[in-house]
Amino acid sequence: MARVIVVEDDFEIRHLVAETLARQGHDVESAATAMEGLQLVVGTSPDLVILDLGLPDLDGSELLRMIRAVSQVPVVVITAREGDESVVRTLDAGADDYLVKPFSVAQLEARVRAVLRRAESGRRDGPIVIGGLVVDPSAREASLDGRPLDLSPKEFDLLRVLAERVGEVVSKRELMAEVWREPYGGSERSVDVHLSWLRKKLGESAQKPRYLRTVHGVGVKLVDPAS
Amino acid sequence: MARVIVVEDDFEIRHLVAETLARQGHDVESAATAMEGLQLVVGTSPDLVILDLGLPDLDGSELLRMIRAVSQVPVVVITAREGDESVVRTLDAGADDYLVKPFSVAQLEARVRAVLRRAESGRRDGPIVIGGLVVDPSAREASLDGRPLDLSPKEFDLLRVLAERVGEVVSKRELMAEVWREPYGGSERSVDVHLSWLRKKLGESAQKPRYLRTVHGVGVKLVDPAS
DNA sequence: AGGGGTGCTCAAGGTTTCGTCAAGGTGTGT
DNA sequence: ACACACCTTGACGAAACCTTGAGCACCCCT
Repeated sequence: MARVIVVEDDFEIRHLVAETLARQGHDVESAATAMEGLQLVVGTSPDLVILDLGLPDLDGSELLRMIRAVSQVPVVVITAREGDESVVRTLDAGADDYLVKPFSVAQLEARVRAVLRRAESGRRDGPIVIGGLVVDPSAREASLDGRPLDLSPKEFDLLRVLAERVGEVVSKRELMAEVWREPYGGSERSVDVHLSWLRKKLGESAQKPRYLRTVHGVGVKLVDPAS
Repeated sequence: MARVIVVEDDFEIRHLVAETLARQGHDVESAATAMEGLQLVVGTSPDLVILDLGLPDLDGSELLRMIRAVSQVPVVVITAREGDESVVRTLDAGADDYLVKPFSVAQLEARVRAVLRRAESGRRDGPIVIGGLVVDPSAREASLDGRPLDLSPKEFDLLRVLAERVGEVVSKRELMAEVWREPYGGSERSVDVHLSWLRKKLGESAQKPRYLRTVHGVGVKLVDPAS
């Protein structure tokens, strides 16, 4: 799932945290000292750092500052230091969350999920590629073999829904629910017509389909012709 | 400076939080009920929401879910509920941080800063360049092929919002929320008119667009003509 | 092979959305 | 109070889009 580095000198806690995150499916590496931790961070560009403030060789807040000088990687601090002043200073030094020992494993997991979720939400979900077909939901445009397709709203939405579930058969009922939104009294004929137009624009026919394969009595599915 | 919404039924805490954030230079609006809060969130597209879990009309975690259904806005939860279970459930429902009452003002400030920093780290301010078009939000000026554009406030804000999301289709509803601020009952025709004026100043027509491409039934997007 | 049901396509007509204009309102600075 | 820039609104033509019904082709089951 994500690459995580744990920097913590206490053997028991280090392993507890590492085990916990590994069990969540993360790829975890550990360091017991600040120097070791810094090397791992700059060397492996992780997705998340778990950092103890009380390290033997260098104070954790110093390490945090050094990490921030070279990287925007999310950092969750775990420490025995209570008190507002430490929290404020640490967060302002660039930490993303601050957890006081002893903490529960469940809460650590939840806070790690929250931080990772936020860090990853920045990246926009890119276009979907199926053979020579490209569907880009956020730009709301599609292209076939490099040539842009000029699709109407309904046509695009149908294609998008099918592209988001490549290879899966989608019933007309579902398509209507997804594309038309809210209880709709229209007939399913409408779906047929739009699919027909879509096929025409994709340069294929119902008899010789390439991308849009209809499954009699069930629905339609979008497939990669090269498979 | 960011736009913040505080949803909290307790008068004293609501004002304490609002005052604190306003003193930090934020633009704060408050709501005492979940319904009011939801309206503010969907109507004004804020940069941050402070949310109390114990609301009178609807549980705060329900409101959080509703917000998440329509928005990625960062949410910091403040509540009297201690205990891992509540923390985990709330964070997994999409909250970005969880603060237990009574909390110190200093820690609230620091956690708000941390959340905003992370949320905003994606965007860089500074001029946005799209082909021959330059939009500078901080200077609040724009130019086309080197020639400065003389835009009205609404025209500039529309262009800025579209420029911050180049290539992405933005609906008129979103544009209204971003540009007009606060729940607004105006007609969407207004957006059309401003866009029309904007196009005129960009030296293009709706029939032969260069930068401002309208997507029928959905919204508008700003594109680089050379692509 | 036949029948019932399902899918495909066409053309016509209706509906929604968009672009633009002009009139009028609001607010600000002179 | 006046001039000015800005914003809102309603109206209307134009364009894009959607729906519907009918006819025919096709699939599948008996």
